[in-house]
Amino acid sequence: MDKYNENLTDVKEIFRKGDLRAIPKPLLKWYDNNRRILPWREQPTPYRVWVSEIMLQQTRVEAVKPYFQRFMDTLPDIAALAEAPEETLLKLWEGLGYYNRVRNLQKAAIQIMEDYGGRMPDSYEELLKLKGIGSYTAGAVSSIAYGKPNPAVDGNVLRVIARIRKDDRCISEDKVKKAVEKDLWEVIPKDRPGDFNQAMMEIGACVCIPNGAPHCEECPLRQICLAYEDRTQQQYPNKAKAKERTIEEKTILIIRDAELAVLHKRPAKGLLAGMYEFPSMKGFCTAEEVKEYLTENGLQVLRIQPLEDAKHIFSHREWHMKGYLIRVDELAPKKVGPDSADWIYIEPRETQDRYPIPSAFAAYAKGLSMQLGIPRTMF
DNA sequence: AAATCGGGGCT
DNA sequence: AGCCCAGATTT
Repeated sequence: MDKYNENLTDVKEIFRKGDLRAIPKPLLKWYDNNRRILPWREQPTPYRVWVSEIMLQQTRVEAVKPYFQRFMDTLPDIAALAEAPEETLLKLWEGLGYYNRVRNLQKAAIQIMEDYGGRMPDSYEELLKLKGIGSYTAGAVSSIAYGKPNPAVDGNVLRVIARIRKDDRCISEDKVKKAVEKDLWEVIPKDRPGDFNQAMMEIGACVCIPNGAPHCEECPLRQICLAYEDRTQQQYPNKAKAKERTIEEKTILIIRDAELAVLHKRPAKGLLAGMYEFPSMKGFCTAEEVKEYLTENGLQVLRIQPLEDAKHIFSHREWHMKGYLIRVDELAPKKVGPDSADWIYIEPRETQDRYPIPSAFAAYAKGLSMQLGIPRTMF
């Protein structure tokens, strides 16, 4: 005997398949029995919900887990967030990606301190005015933290709804998302809006999954679902396919003298803005070309050691990288070349806990702790 | 409306 | 190798 049968037979008598009004009752019952325990669900204060929702944008739950508690421990409230140095923010976000999220998080914290007396606003409209908060996050915070009946429509919800209704519209289009938000507004239960929104996403993430076959046999909404009726679940949702990636070739330089290594802070705008990286050259360069480049920048090269090739894939770009570990005689005093002017010199050991370096350079960050095999007596 | 912005896990 | 993820902002 199906444990949802009772609900579903009731529901079937009242609503046609595909009618969103049939969703809340079986969905919430399922959620009460199947919800995951997540750190930000324990004490859903506005600040905790907000931070978690920003971290979760385009990011899986499992990826966020190790970041969330550390962030809350370091910056326990909005005031602390508003005052944190950018380095601290980026270090807390290092490896999570989309680094503008954390800068916008701080901008919003400052807005809240200045315009709202340090208290997170509770209405959908006021939340929307905050940097980094769009329709999804405004709906999530207002419903989960404040119990307001606003829908929170993310990729999960769009997929679940598309399947239930056999909706062919392209979910990448803004107007489709807006329409779904409007439709859910009519349906969202006023007594449990936060649970409803989380349950829709939970169903999408755990049952009505995007890659591979969804687990329809355990779905509390299968009797409502038009796609399940003719087993066409995997044809939905309709989504525009991703643009092709461009490939970029780079040569990464790990430059060291006896004590220091070289890093470079990326520009404030664009890809990986404000993150630290190793100096690099465009294209695949030979050891001779690297040596020539470094000589132009006022360095005396003692040894060049090739490192393994590496590849890093972004959403819309690929980096194919060669790397060299380079030993030079002395770094710090020399600032003569065209590029070396904005190099910074750091102790390799402090790199790991002071400078945020994106995952793209993970294969070469190891080079900081490697020995160069040049006996000190040589100098 | 389209482009930009990360990183990782799964098929 | 391709897809997608508790999206938002900029162009």
